Amino acid sequence: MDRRQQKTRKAIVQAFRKLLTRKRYDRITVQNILDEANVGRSTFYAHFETKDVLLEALCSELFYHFWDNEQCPYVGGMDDLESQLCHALYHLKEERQDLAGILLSDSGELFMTYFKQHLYGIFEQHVSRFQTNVPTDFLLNHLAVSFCEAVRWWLKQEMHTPPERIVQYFTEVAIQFE
Amino acid sequence: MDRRQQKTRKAIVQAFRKLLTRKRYDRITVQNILDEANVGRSTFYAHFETKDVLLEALCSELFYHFWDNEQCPYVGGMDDLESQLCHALYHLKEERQDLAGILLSDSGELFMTYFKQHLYGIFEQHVSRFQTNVPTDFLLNHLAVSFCEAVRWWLKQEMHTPPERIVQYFTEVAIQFE
DNA sequence: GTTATTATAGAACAAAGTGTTCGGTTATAG
DNA sequence: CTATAACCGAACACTTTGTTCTATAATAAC
Repeated sequence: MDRRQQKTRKAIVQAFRKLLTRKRYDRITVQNILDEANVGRSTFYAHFETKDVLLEALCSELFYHFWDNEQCPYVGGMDDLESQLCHALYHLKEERQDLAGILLSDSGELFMTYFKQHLYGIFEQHVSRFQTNVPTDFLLNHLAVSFCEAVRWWLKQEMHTPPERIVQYFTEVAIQFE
Repeated sequence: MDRRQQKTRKAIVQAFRKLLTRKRYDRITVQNILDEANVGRSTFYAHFETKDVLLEALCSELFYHFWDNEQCPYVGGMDDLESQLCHALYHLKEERQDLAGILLSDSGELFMTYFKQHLYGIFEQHVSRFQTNVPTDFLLNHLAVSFCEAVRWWLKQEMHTPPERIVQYFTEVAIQFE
């Protein structure tokens, strides 16, 4: 509502993101954030009850746009699951800023956990097309983690490899598709 | 050498392990450890320069015994890689104490990272038997993470499933073996 | 434009944690 | 038995946290 609120909140989150790329989460102090965001102490606590709450907020913000229900364009030679995954990778690539830096930072694991949860949901919707004898939750967890790691690998390569090939690597290695 | 040293060190590590099962790493204070271990402040710092160093020490301790070069008994119907993995699971199960609690705790990710590194090395020794077109480091990372997650799943089930079947799940899902 | 509202800055604060130092005590090795 | 070395615990300076307060300034509503 109030423009000041938006501005402050944005400054805090932005500062936090910046700090995360070069410092471990539990080493970042509120004071660091205040300095970087150029914001008063009481102001920070008016917005975020604690540092953990700020982290939570950032996580939602980071992954909110990825899995919106928008129609996802089909990619040549891929089924709808593969297209969806590929689509997510394009999203990731478009996200300029420092997302990659955060995901690869010492605190990256923190965010990967969130990412994993999203992926679990995605694969759950397509679980019927996998042919296997292992328990379902075992399978879903495996798929989510494997794709997550594929993304991490991709980010480490600075996203040189095209998204389509990453998806291809993933499908080749992660599971025998039906 | 001195029995007192051993006793103190053991008390600290033990207290730390106990705390880890019910509290996140970065929320555990040195004071907590002192109280739990019933050890003086200066004594703690005489043993461990910092809390992070203690963590490091615990990690080595936890995984040191897993991958010793001892001859690893073959399990019926398994090749040597599978036997080795199976062997590790038996080790894990024998480890009474609170290892499972730690690996599943809020700080578990911290230890899983170590575990992953060990596994990477294991699979590296057997990389030749995998038939795939993906980059080698991609493949190895995938295998390490996948097995790591299989273990996590297993621990969550309180290790009801026999180790042999976990390895079987893993091989079924993780990669097409040659 | 004027006014009432609301966000912010920043100082001050208590509480808790960190890592160090030091003198006194007690267990251990030889 | 004695010298050594580990331990205890108090005290310390320092950092961080989260709260409270007052003064100031931006905003919204009229």
